[in-house]
Amino acid sequence: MEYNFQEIEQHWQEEWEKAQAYRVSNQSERKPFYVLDMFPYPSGAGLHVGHPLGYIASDIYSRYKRLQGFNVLHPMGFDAYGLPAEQYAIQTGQHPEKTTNQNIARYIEQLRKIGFCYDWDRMVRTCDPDFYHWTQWAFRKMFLSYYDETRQQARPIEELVARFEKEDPTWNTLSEKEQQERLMQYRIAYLSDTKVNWCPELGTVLANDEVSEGLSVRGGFPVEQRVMRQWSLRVSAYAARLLEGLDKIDWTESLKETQRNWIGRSEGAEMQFRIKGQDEPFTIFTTRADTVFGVTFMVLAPESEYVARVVTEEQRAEVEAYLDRCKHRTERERIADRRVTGVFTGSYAINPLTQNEIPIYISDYVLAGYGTGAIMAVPAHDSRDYAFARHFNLPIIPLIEGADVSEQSFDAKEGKMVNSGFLNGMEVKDAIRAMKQYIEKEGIGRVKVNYRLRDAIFSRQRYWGEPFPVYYKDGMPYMLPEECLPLELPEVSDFKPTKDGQPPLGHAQYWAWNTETQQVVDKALIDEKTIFPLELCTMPGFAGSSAYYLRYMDNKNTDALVSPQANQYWRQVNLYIGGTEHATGHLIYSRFWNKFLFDMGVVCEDEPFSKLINQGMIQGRSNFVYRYIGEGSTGNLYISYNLIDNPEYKDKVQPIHVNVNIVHNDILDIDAFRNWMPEYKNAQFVYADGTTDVDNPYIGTPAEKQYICGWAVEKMSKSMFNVVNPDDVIAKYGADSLRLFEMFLGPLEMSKPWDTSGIDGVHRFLKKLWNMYEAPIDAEPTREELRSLHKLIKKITWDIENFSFNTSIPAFMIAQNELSSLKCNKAAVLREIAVLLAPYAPHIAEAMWHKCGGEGFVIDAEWPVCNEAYLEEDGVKYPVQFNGKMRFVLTLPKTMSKEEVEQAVLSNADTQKVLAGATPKRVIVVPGKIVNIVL
RNA sequence: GCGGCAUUGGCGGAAUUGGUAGACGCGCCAGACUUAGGAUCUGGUUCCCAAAGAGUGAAGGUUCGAGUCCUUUAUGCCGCACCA
Repeated sequence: MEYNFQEIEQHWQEEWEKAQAYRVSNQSERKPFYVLDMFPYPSGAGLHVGHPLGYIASDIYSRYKRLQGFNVLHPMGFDAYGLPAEQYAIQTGQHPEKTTNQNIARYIEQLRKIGFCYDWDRMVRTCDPDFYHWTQWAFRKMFLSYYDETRQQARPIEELVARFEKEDPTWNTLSEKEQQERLMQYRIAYLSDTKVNWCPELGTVLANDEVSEGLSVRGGFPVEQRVMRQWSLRVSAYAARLLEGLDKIDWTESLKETQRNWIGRSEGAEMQFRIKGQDEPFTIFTTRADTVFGVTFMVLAPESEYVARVVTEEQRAEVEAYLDRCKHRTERERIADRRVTGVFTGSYAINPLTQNEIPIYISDYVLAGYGTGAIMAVPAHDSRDYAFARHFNLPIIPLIEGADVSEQSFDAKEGKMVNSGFLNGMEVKDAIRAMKQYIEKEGIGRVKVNYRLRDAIFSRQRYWGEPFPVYYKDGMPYMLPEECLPLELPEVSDFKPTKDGQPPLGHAQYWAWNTETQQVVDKALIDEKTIFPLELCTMPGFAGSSAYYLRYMDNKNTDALVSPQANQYWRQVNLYIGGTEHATGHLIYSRFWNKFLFDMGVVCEDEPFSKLINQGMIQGRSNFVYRYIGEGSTGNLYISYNLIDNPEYKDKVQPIHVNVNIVHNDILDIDAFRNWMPEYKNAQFVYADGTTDVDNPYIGTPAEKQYICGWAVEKMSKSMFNVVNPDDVIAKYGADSLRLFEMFLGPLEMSKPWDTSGIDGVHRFLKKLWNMYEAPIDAEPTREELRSLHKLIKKITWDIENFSFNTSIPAFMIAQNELSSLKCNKAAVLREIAVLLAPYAPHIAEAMWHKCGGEGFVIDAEWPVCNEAYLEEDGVKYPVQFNGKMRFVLTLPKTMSKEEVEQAVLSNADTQKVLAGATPKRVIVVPGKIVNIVL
């Protein structure tokens, strides 16, 4: 019977659905295992073949774990808040909720077709009030908490208030507003004035990557730097724990390294420098305390609060002009333009070691947000300081023996100190240590660890996001009571910002909080006693994605984000699969969010994802036709790719993207091409064999006339006509072929182009396999059949455990080949192969399982165990490392058989000595000379 | 500049602990079947080929033995980047 994948796949998907085969319970005798995909943002374009790569991998692992007897949580949901839906809403007036729901419906349909074992009953959507209830709840808790540095954990803000009351006599004299302002400096979620890119025309804050050369990428409107009152999360408080936590989790080294870079720990010292003529010193941060003797000037960031103190009257005009220039430059421009700029403040600092007077400058190469926003400049040993010193003709004093600083600075931390007083003769590393001790002893500084990690700006001037559960009284924010959550997103008349520059929520009529009735009311009623304005910003994209994995554990719970029972059962995500692009975003925020909830006692694990795998990206593989543009060109002639370097066509052709869906194995479907677009209706060709239909045009093409297309690997995008929709692949080959082929493309973690030329191969394999299942019989399998099967069991088990899914497909092919040449039709063998195949190609496996008399669903079967006994005698080698004592060389003739060699080895005098009477477990002979003996 | 990853036939890629490099698929070649083929089946396919030999980006090293480990280097991809 023919392999009718359409019928098989539809049938079994319906059966699974009917039987709720993938429903997961929180009560089970089985051990829990949690496999998670990074949930998608449901874009209007739908899924392309790149999206399911990670999902297929996690599905394979989930099914495998389930076959091994685990209770596997494998959910899916949607990161439903986001910019594209909102932008679409502004353009079309359609409510983002409507388009988002449409997109989600489409995603679910596409995902279902691929046959994932998701428990759809646990689906979450970040835009559902039931879900963002807990996003708001967590934010509220962050507002009501502070980070206790000594205990290294978040604590309720009441504890801080109690401490202030006890230790600070002035606390009780402060007004409520003053107290609130003080507490704001400690809260985990806090409101502060932060510098942002503001685009007046669009009426919104833009992220750095949305701004180019001072203009908005979208629309090209001017962008200015503006300080705005914004919510932030104190992620930086967790920097040390976020860094240490990396050592406890099983992530790839490169991803951990990216996060370590991002957190950016650096050990150094803070030092005080006196300003000539002033009593108050100012503080700098340095990692090179050893170089104090070579400080020849100081530099402040333009935004530094020290600036106002040190500018002299004579320099004021010049400084202000410089600051004004800096203000109008975006972060991006400042980085792009590395020309040295700066201005002298007129003041001098005193070097605490040499007592020299050194000038204080302002320059934008010093960042206000790192360290103290001020540095001591050591031009001899820092390339940036060096460039500055050269530009302003400042002295350069070398401090390391033999360092040549006539052309460039010597930045390496090695060598012997010179010109450095008591440090002279020391190695740099020792000198750093010695100087740190010195400054602590003298009270001019202290050892300090700095982190580059910044707090996360948490406000967005958008509509389509979680509303803050916040109202404002006397200019200070207050949280809504816990029992009033969720605060639902209000309807608005317009999704654009208001005329006076407020976020879209400014359009909402019912957007004020009545503290008496604890209800949302008409904002016209706002008074100063009981009715207050609500926050107009919404939360950013990462808010909803930071704790969604916890919600899957208990998604129906209306009393808590997750019940302690559910959380203690599932504990954490055992395997998380997703793209590496979230390394410094979602994966930092999630870890932060989880650690906060851990401090609050809400979750029982400090790290959310114990193992993480990054699937590579699937790039597009574009195809080209080559239009002839040489002499006599009609613009209607296309040259086959293999001919374009011929002299007559060289440099006379123009590559044109052609829809990859009408190209098969780089051969153009001529008729489809002519029908693709009107301009190709009468296209003519020079075929691969050099023949042409120019003079003899006809409709339809003889088979031997092949037009070969060129190709290139590019990003998968509509404009390059290289987007491949999984639905099309499934229609043509089936979901099982798609799943197998995506895995077969190459290692999971690597990026690779989508190249359909191999899909026929895996589809053929499934067909052949299906035909093997024609007439299974209940008879005793032969030893050879069992050997083939157990080789496969061993291989597939190893592959899945090690996420080496790509190498499983060849193993299946080999087994199929071996068994079919053995004419194997034993139900017992075929049934086990169906189980092995079930993670990869669940539909066909299910059908085969039943054909061989399997009961229930194949997913409820037991994973087969390899019996090594079947593998012993067929010459399969298991290379075994031997320790130093066992290593020796025998020269043996090549013609000896395996048995003879073994005999020769065992009777050899050296062997006897080494063995000392023990019996070897295995003797491995590599033809030629080398012998390994395993004890 | 700093950090990470990669480099194996015409192509995608195997080689699991240092142990017979090139599995498997695509493509290509030959054959079978066929009125026809974007069908199916069989055999071949690293290079040079009569044989011998050479061979995992390059050069060294460790080892009885290296695609795998070490050093240097080249190229490509990715991340971070005026972070003191």
